[in-house]
Amino acid sequence: MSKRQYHHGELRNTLLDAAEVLVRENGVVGWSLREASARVGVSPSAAYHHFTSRDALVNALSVRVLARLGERMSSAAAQAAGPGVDTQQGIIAAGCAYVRWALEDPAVARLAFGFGAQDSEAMIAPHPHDVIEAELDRLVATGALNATARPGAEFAIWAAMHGLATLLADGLMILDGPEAADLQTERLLRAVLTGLTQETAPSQGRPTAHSAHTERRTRRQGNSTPDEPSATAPTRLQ
Amino acid sequence: MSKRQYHHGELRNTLLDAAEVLVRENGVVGWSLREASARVGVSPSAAYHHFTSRDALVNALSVRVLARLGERMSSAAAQAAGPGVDTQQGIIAAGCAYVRWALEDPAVARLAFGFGAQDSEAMIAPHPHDVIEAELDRLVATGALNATARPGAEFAIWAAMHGLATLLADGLMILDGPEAADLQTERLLRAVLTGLTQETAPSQGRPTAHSAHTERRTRRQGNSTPDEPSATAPTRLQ
DNA sequence: GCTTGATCTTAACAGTGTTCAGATTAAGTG
DNA sequence: CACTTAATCTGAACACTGTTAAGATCAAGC
Repeated sequence: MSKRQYHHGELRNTLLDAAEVLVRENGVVGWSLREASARVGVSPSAAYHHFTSRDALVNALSVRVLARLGERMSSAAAQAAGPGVDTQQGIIAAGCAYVRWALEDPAVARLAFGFGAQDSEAMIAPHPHDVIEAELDRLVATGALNATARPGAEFAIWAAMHGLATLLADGLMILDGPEAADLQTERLLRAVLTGLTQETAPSQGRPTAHSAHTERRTRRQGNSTPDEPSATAPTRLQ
Repeated sequence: MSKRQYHHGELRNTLLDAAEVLVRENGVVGWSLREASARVGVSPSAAYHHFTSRDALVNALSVRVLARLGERMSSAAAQAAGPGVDTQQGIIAAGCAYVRWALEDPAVARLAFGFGAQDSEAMIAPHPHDVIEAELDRLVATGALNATARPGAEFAIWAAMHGLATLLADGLMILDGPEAADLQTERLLRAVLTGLTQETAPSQGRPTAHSAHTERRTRRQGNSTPDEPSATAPTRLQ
């Protein structure tokens, strides 16, 4: 409703703010670029000088939101890891932050997860996947996790917390109260960690999985002339 | 392109078929009711005699698709469970079916997961959640899973496979080949199962979680006069 | 004060979901 | 068979959407 028509250099962020509120109010698809522009006091076409399309706005929002999640996770992990406390508390705290976020802001979480792989330019740091990797490395360093079980363990842990988060955000799973989320997360992550520690066979398949986020980073840093783009493109396997 | 204008009693299914193809071609939101109607050779408003809205069509499609997934899971579990084979093979086969489905048909999987909780009338049988519960009960019966770890274990297992499935369907995680999905699924589920078996504390929180699908079924069968609808409605906690 | 580049507006286009009054069809009744 | 009837589909219209193009407006630097 603000009638100021000229947001110099700030229209981009202001539009992202409005879009985030709209997502929270009406869901991922229950709003229009026109409505977001109107709320900011600007004509619809003004938005096209900052975003090439509505999808670009949504992608930018998902990047902003995923970065916030990564910071919440890493700070939660840092805060939980004290001297003398259970070594697993770090990654459990990160997982609880992940799941609570999906529970408290489900519409935004659905947007972030659904569009999180589509912006091939933006760099999210720290990405949730990075936080998990760092905590797992810490577990290996302290001896709490078997080094032979380390390769690929990130995906087991990530899948576990991501499954809880999306089941809750999508309303497929319902909890009795907010503290139930922490209990479920801790139980699941502890189970995965002890299960990984006691693996007998050294996981025959080696690194068979990649994170789309890590793929993008290595592609940018390493060989700038991609010889085999087919391996990195997130296309349908089958 | 079929010019037949009168699909007696079959327009509903024909529209669902067309919508499913469109989802596969253009994604969850990259198509219109009008286009689906046109492909079937019918005017847009004809669809409104079978679905109250576009969302209703999408919901019906998600119900049909989720039921197919449940059957794939249960038949995979039944086929894997033979005499003398590892007891865990049943639930692992079900999990592999779940994850492979998301990998092979990601757009349809995203639709099913995203809209799977919104249709409060339809009954999905067997629901994936049911298949998991049945397999876990079998594990307890054969002694492969500790009975004290059984309550709530369904959600740990469900979250694990659902996390893999959604990470793959959304393109956040990328696999090197189709067989990698089975390896990852088996590794993760085995870890969760052995982790659950070796739990020391009897999971303090008792049944703190529900499946939205189970909620609906018990609400329909049990007390037809719901005294406390707030506990069953999948609303946002906190 | 005037130029300049960034920023925003107005107007328009094609396409969308949805509704409603009326036409068309298939099937059953006498 | 003719005729009713209920199911089924059409056509036109409404408000709204994403997007684009040409032009107006602003903030700042020479």
